[in-house]
Amino acid sequence: MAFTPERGTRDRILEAAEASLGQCGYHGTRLQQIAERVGIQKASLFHYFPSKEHLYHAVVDEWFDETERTIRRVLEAEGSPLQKVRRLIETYVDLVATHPDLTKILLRQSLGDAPDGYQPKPDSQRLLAAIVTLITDGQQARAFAAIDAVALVLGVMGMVTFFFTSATVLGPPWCGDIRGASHVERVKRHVIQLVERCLTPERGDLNLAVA
Amino acid sequence: MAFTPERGTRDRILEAAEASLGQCGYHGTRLQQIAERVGIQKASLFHYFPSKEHLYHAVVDEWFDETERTIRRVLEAEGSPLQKVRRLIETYVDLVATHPDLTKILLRQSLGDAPDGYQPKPDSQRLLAAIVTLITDGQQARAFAAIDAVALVLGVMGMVTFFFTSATVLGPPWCGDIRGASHVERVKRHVIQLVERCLTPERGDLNLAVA
DNA sequence: GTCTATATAGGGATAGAC
DNA sequence: GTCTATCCCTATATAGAC
Repeated sequence: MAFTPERGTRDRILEAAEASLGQCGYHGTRLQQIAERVGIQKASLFHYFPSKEHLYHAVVDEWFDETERTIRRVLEAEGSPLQKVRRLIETYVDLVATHPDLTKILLRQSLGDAPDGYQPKPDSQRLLAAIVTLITDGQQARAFAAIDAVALVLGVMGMVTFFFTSATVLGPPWCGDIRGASHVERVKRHVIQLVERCLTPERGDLNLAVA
Repeated sequence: MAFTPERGTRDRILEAAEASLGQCGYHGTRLQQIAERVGIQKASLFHYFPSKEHLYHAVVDEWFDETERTIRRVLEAEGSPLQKVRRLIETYVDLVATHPDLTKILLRQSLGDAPDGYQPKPDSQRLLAAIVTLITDGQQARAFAAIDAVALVLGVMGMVTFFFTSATVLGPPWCGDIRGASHVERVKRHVIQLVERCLTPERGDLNLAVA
């Protein structure tokens, strides 16, 4: 799956769509542009996908499913809550850093950039809830400090996402290759350390109760 | 300026455009929709703005300028680096929480959602650089730990931005009124505490060198 | 300054040859 | 399965009356 020397046209379309949708958004993406990237005529796209909207869903759904599977695998693996949190961060950073265009598409979707009659599936909420539960369980077991779990999870998502999407526009003058392997590893350590400091129960000044 | 009982049509157009652009993005926004919100005919818009692109710029530029002025005022005020960092976070959270649509527009812009020939002004990079300098100055004075300043600033921006834009879609099931005053104050404390923990030089385990 | 009517372009989608 | 040609609608923008 990682090594695909012979890709069919359908896969090349999906790949081109991923790039266009990520960089231009759904409404900003032109089928013309996708066709050009693939090297075929615009009309040929309709042999593989009945509409622009179907193509969008093919890209988004497939990626969301893979993301969900990956995250759930981490959640269900053996280990302490803290170990799971660490692995979760590492996994999420890898997902985002290696697939910036797909990440942009999902981020855009959360901003409301999607086909006209679209409404977000509850799947993303379920997944998020599962992660929040990991934190709150750890809190009930007195392993984590009592900070706002939802805020923490959403905040970390936003931090990592922003760093590998928007920041590539705002930041390049300083940070060189923001997606280089060494940089990605540094971000992982950065975020893990930050989250650990938030969840460490000692130093009693954690006055952010859950409710 | 905060209290404007008599708004002209131009201002009402800007306000309607802000909502549409934030919720639908530049390419997803229809002038028809803006006109409806204002309660005028589509063609009347062109009496105030020569094109959709000009209207977009009127909205974005004005808000970016106000944001920059506000942030710079904090940067230039008296106080220790740590006090400035605290005020910076409070100010930014207020800006974002009270203007979610404008925040979405800027976030979208950083993702590449803008008029066709658009290229981002270097202003945002200058502003970001000024904030980063505040951190690195504090680090050279040994007041802050030697963590990656760029990553910290971008991360906090992403965290706060995401929390008040995308999270309103993903999170509402749990967090009730995410923009309520009490919630906003809680986010401020949350982020300030988080950043302080990152910048505190003690506990020598800060192994994230700048370079 | 706001309207109705219309011009013009561009992009999604279809038909049908090869 | 890919192409050319074309349909058709929508959206920006303009013209000109009131």
